[in-house]
Amino acid sequence: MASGQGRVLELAVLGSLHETPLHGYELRKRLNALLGMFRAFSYGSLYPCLRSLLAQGLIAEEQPAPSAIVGGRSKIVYKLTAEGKERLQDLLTQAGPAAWEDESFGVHFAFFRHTEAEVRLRILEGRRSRLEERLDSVRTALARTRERLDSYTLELQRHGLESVEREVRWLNELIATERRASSQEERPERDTTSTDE
Amino acid sequence: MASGQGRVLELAVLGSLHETPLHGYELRKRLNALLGMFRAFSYGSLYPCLRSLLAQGLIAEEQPAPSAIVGGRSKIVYKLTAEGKERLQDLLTQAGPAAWEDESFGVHFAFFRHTEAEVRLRILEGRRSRLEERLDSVRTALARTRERLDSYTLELQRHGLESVEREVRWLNELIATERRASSQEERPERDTTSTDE
DNA sequence: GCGTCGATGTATCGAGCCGATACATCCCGA
DNA sequence: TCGGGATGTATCGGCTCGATACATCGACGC
Repeated sequence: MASGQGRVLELAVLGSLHETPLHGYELRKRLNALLGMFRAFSYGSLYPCLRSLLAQGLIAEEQPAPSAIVGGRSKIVYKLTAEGKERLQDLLTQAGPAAWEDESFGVHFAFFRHTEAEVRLRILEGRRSRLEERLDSVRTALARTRERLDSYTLELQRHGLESVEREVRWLNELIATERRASSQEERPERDTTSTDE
Repeated sequence: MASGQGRVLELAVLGSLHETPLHGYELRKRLNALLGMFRAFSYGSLYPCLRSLLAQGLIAEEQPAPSAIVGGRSKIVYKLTAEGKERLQDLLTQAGPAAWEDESFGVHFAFFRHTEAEVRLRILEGRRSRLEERLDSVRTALARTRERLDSYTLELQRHGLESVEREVRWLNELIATERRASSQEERPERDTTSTDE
């Protein structure tokens, strides 16, 4: 149990290491640059995670090229193993309801390029329904509350609802784009001028 | 140490109990209605917190009116003690940098009505500078990254930056309103037509 | 040469918090 | 009368965080 939520860090590390081998310090910088807007990555969780991944054989230490040893400060560079790549694929494609959560969604989204359209749609829609549930539950709870709320609380509610609603709208656009892209892919009527990527 | 961040729950409970005595189950519902847009409150933290507050003498069990005992399901209603009210005031007025954090800010804001204008401004401005730091750090980290980012990552960045920028703008409005209100309070030139609250 | 300051780098600890879960009671409708 | 859903209290395992310790490197002034 408890295996669903907490594994996000693992996914984030595996995904980052997929591009290029990294050591802890720089890995943290990468993660904070990539996802710092949504959450902060700390050593207190990063290093234990690296150790665990190493023990599982999903990552491995990379010895530096012998010629470059001379001046280097001692650092431990990790790279993804073949098992690690498999695991990354599994984590990405088997993304369950845990992936719609606040802390997880951003990480999954950041590695969408490694996934299939079907998986992307599932995550996007799951995230959306999660947010809509939240919206509903807060709204009905608020409606039931007869007590008068002070202006600060009201403003907080207003702002919170607006933020979540905006997020839902963003998801709607992404879902629409995703659908358009995949239907076009099915029936590629050489419309050309598209696919500038 | 560790006394700054984690105490938010304590503040949330104390603040909720200030209005009216409550038992655990309903307390949780209140908190989720009030702040569910920003975070979720779970029993796993709520009950230990209640026990801790009880041990500190900040809350006390309230015995039901003897006439009402008959049909009631067993429940433990907590009320704020005098010490609890003091503590609540302290937590609110002595709000340090921990209060600008994501998880804490909403809770503090929800109880702004119990604070002085000076404290409110301090928290609002602190929160703003925290977000601006984050903006800076992510932006410079991104600028340094020479690698080409895929379109999903770019979209995530764009969305994240926009959200935080919007939050900063919201804070700016609140700060301006707060300043206007307090300067008007200092020099109350019977402009009237204001203070419709 | 020498001190020192900030960035780089690895690592751990205490403590808070969460999701899941177990139990038990009450109420209502089929 | 039987079951399901809301009400209610409580705990456990495990994840995560901020703070911190410790060490080295490069660059700067002097």
